[in-house]
Amino acid sequence: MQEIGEKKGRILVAAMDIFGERPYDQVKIEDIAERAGVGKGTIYEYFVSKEELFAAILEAGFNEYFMALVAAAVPSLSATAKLQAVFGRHLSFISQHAAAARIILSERPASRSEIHEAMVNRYMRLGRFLEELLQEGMTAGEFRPVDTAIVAQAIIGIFSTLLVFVLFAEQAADAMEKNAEKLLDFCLLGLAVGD
Amino acid sequence: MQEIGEKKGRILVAAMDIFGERPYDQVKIEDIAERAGVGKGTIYEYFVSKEELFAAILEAGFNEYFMALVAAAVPSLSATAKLQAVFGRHLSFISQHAAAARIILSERPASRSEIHEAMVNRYMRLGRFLEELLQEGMTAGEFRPVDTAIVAQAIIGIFSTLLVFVLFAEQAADAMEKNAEKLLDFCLLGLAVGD
Amino acid sequence: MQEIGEKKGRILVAAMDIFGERPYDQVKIEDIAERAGVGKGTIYEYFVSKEELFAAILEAGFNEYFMALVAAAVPSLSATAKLQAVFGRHLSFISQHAAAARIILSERPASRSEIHEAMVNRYMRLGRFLEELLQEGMTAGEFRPVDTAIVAQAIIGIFSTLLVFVLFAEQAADAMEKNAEKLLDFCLLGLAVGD
Amino acid sequence: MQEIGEKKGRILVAAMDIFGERPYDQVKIEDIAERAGVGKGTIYEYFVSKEELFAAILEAGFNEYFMALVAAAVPSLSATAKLQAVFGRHLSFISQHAAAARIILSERPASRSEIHEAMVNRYMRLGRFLEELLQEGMTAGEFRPVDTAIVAQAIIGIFSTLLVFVLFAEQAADAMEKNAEKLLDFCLLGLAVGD
DNA sequence: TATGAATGAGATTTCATTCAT
DNA sequence: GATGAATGAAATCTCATTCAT
Repeated sequence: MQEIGEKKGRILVAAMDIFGERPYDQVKIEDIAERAGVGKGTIYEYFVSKEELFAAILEAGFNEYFMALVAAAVPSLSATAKLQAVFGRHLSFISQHAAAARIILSERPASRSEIHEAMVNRYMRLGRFLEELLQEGMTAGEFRPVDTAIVAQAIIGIFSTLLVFVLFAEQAADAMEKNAEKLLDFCLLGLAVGD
Repeated sequence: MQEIGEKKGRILVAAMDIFGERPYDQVKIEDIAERAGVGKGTIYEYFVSKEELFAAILEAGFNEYFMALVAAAVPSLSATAKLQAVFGRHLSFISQHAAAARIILSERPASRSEIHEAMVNRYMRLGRFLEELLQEGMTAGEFRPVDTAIVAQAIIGIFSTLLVFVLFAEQAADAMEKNAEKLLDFCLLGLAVGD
Repeated sequence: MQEIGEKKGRILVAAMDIFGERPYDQVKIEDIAERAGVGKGTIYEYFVSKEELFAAILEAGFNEYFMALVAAAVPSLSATAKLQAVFGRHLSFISQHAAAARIILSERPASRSEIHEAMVNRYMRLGRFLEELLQEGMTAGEFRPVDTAIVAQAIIGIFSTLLVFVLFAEQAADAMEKNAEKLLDFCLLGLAVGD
Repeated sequence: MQEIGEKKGRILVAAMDIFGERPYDQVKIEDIAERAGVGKGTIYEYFVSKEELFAAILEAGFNEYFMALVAAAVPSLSATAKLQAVFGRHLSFISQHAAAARIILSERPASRSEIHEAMVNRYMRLGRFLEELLQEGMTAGEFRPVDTAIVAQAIIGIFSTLLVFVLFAEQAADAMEKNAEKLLDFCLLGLAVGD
């Protein structure tokens, strides 16, 4: 019982690593099997196809990412503090899972519409979470009134930006934190209640 | 001579369309040849490989996009007006070239480091352009002092956000403009000189 | 002990059904296991390989078929009556075991020469049985003198014909009996002692 | 132009040979390609799948066989003479194309219903041809009145019998002719106008 | 004895690329 | 230069068989 879950987990982790390393079509099922320490056929015991395995890691990866963000937004905090915490958690997640983060946050538009749909759903889930946070801040008078849908997307866009820094610029950890802080400031100013 | 250029152009346009429609590995050279109205072999007269053709459309597509943005920033305008114009131009570009925009703005990280490098270069070119614009605004006192590198990246992130609206939400053109306006406002507030 | 036999029997029956339904390479051991209500591994307890299982059902199926024909040729009957009874029994067998009959009577020529040999042996056993019947009729003056080997094969060929009717034409049972009668008449005329 | 036909022909011939040698699932596309002297991929230029290639050789092989039989039944001959000629032509065909004849005359029941249907159609074509021949003989008073559908099938069954001799018994050519003669006699007696 | 999860050899099929025309 | 028929390397996926439980 446990072994099954364990083996499926090993495959997922291996797949996440490798799909993060190089584009979909350059990943061989055999590579993943090797990394996971299982036979090629075993992967097909748990996932019906390469495409489905890919979809599965997107889902699993996003869930982990999303849950991390949600957990950061401790209810007792103010909206501003929550936003700050979410920024920080986003940064640490993409720093620790740089490769995985790329596919999670900018996955390939899939052929199968199911995958595409799932992707849109995930975007919306993340958007709603940020919208609620913004709404809360607006209600509390911390943020000026804004179109939450728009600003939520803007924040997601800014999140991607951080990923670009991590992936391309390969900046040092502390420089990254500085950047995150500055981006947060930029957001907070954009949200600041006008005097 | 001209014909050659013309034929190469047809191939580029066809490739841009098709690579925009579906992921790299689902695109067959033959598909592109067909769409371009040339023979399969002809593509190899102009591009040494599929990978290079892909690199070429990224470059060409980005250049067209970038030049459009640069052209929008008419020198006589104020920095704020320039930023507004750039936002607008970005929006109209991605609206008209939605498919192409996806690959231009979020291309697949290639195996070949040349492509990766080229991608980073383009990102940096776009970043520098925005940085200069921001610097100009700061110098002119239109914008508060910010880390231009950071804010430039944030703007790029926000630009991507608009792409998400276009690709996923499939919003109407006028709704899109409203969104762009709101995003611009958000940016401008983030840049606003504090009272 | 009995259980073993019972389980082996279930596997044989399931295999006969399924090999009758579709060609060898489209039959999965798992399909047979499922139909037999046993585990995949269990089949290998009783049969060393798929190929051997196939050989086994051919042998078992043929034996059942052959014994039915032999039983029909009740010794007390005249040769003509025996031939008639054999025709009838053949017809009822293939009607009741249409799918199985196909593989029994027109099995795939196997790679393993053992199977090929076994198939030839079975053909010969059936041939000899008919030859004896013909010889008996000739001796009794019921049939004209013929080359029994040839006519026996002709009868086998005519038997196959009935299978074609059953499998393809999907004729009604009573129509089938009419056909069998007519075929028997045709044979008997071919055997009739010339005036 | 000609080359195309020529290459497709080479593939068909090679496929006929090899599918005749061993069962469907033991034939690799590569084997056929090798025998035909073409690349593996080339086969897929002419046939969409292994299954379709198989269907194609059945069709082509049957047509050749059928045309040979039809050609043997020279209109000026009597029905009896025609039947004799057809017997002879059948014998020479299966003697010269023993391997191919097996798949043509007892092909594997396919998964794809199209193939199955095609098989039934061919059986019926052959049946109708023989029926017409029989009808003609009945009209001419050469044959006694019989159910032509039944007797036609019986003759087909007897034809198969000859194939069995060729494939299994591997009899000498002259012995075969004797056998064919005897089988014809058997048929003609079955058809003889009763005194 | 019975099982079915695990395996990997092996087959079909695709498609980037070549090259003779 | 332009073409597309030909190719074969390479990848996905299947499934007979094994073996630990």
